[in-house]
Amino acid sequence: MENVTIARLLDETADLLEIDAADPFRIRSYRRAAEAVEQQTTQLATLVDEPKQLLAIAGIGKGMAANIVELVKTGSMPMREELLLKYKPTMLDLLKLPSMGPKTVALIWSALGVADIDSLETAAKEGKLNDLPRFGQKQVDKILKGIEDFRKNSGRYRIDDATATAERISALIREFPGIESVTPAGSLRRGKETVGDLDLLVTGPACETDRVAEVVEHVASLPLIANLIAKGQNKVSFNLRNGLQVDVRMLPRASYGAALQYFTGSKMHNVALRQRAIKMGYTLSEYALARMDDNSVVAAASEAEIYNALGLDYIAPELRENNGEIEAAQNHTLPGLIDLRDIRGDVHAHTTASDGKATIREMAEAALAKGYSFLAITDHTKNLAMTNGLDDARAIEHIAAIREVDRAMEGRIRVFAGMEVDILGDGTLDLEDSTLAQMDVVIGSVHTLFNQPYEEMTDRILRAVENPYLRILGHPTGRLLLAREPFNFDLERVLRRCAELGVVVEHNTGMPRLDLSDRNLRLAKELGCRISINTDAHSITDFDQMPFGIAQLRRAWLTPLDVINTYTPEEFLRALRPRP
DNA sequence: GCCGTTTTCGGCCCGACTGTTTTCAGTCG
Repeated sequence: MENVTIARLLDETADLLEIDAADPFRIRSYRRAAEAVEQQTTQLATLVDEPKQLLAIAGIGKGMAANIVELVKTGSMPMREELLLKYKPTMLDLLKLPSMGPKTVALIWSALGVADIDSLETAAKEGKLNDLPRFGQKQVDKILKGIEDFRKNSGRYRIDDATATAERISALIREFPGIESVTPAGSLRRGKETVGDLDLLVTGPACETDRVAEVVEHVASLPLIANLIAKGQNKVSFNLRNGLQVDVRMLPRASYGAALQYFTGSKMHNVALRQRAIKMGYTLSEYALARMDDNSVVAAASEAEIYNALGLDYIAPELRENNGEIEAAQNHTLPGLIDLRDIRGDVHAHTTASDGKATIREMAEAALAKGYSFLAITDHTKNLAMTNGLDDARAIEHIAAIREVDRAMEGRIRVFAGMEVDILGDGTLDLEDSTLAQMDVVIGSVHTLFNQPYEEMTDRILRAVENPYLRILGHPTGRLLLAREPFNFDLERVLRRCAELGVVVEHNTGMPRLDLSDRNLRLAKELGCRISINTDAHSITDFDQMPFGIAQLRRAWLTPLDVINTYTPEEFLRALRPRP
């Protein structure tokens, strides 16, 4: 059983306990445990015979460790089974509807026997809900609308789409006079791969208490609003046409730092921070860090002031997951995180020789314009016929052409010659060794034969890694490949072997999906892998995808030293596995 | 159910918004 599954089952148990009106603190420990399990890089299923290691995880005690062992061994646990007999698994879906919380789910179940979305819809349309306490027509309409939205779109939104949307909305909000800045908070600011909603914080003279009402009106009447959810004194919530929920909050400058801290989250990080505040005699809210005894403000205007007042170094948003960052901030051991400015090269790029849209020279100029010191051209090879992949003869000509451009750039940027070689079904590469020997960068990627069994896929990738000419393992989880599920193989074993052999592991930020999750990146670092971040550029604008991948590197606590794109061109070449 | 610089019991984060119960419970982040 995978960690994500264990986490989901624990979280669902927490939902069931809430419906059962159990002790809220007990419920919270199930949620905490679920979060903790999800963040682990080792698979807990391998630890069931060593419960001590489970107990070492913060938030997991004796009882929870026993629960996890039970889940891994039997697929469930006694309490969960009891709750599922008492209630219905479909009730968990109901919790996903807006304004449907555990109390309401329990109420409609006991009063009407409603346990799933379809019967809830029927009951609502037949007017049965209106007789229930705390139910009026507005509540019923809200639920019906919620069911409609739930069926239309449920899920999360990609970080690049959400960023673009946030920028569009911010521009509209800034049109109002007296607005200084609009900042995205929430999981977007934390750099998560996907976001569930958008949090925008607005400040400026117009957001002071006496004027804020006008700003609220301005935001609530933005033309792109599809559905207004709520409008308060300093908050507006709405849905866009694509279903994305946007929460906009207007805040006076004096408390902007506290608000930014608060709404950036994560929830678990904030809870831990507030516990710390209380121990120090403070109370932390979205308005300020204040003394508990006389309510006097200790810090509020900037995040750094708040963290410092709590005896902590400033914690970058990407680290705020209550995953050891608070302890590290206290001990001054936070890592010097990698930053977009550290990146000096991109070593996975395509040209018109295969399926790219620009020439070698155009790509080189674009990389130079990004401020890079090096670029590697890595077109597809012959096995990918649909991309016009190169065979050995064309590859050798292409290498010569790349060398020519490298000379023409006269040292302003180094252009390395490479190829994104296809890993075949038997684990061999689809170009001759003598051709591969002429390249600086050989990326090996799996593009075909998705349906191989787990063991065969693992063996296939391991065999490719053994090839002494392969220097970078390309998008190792295969998540790039459109509309396909990620490969199913033993990632940990592959990463271990890459570390042993000095094969660089790629974090490919080409969309539609980022390649390695922050958890897998953390695992790669723990196992001693060198990492390369690349946009897999097929056009000169694709280099712009770099920031979204950087966010994942930061979430994995990576420093410039961990990532070979931060090196000088010479250091970069030396960092690669030596050629035979 | 977890946890310990007020330790093995008694705590456990904070506030806004909504709808409808004329005083607040439930939901949400």
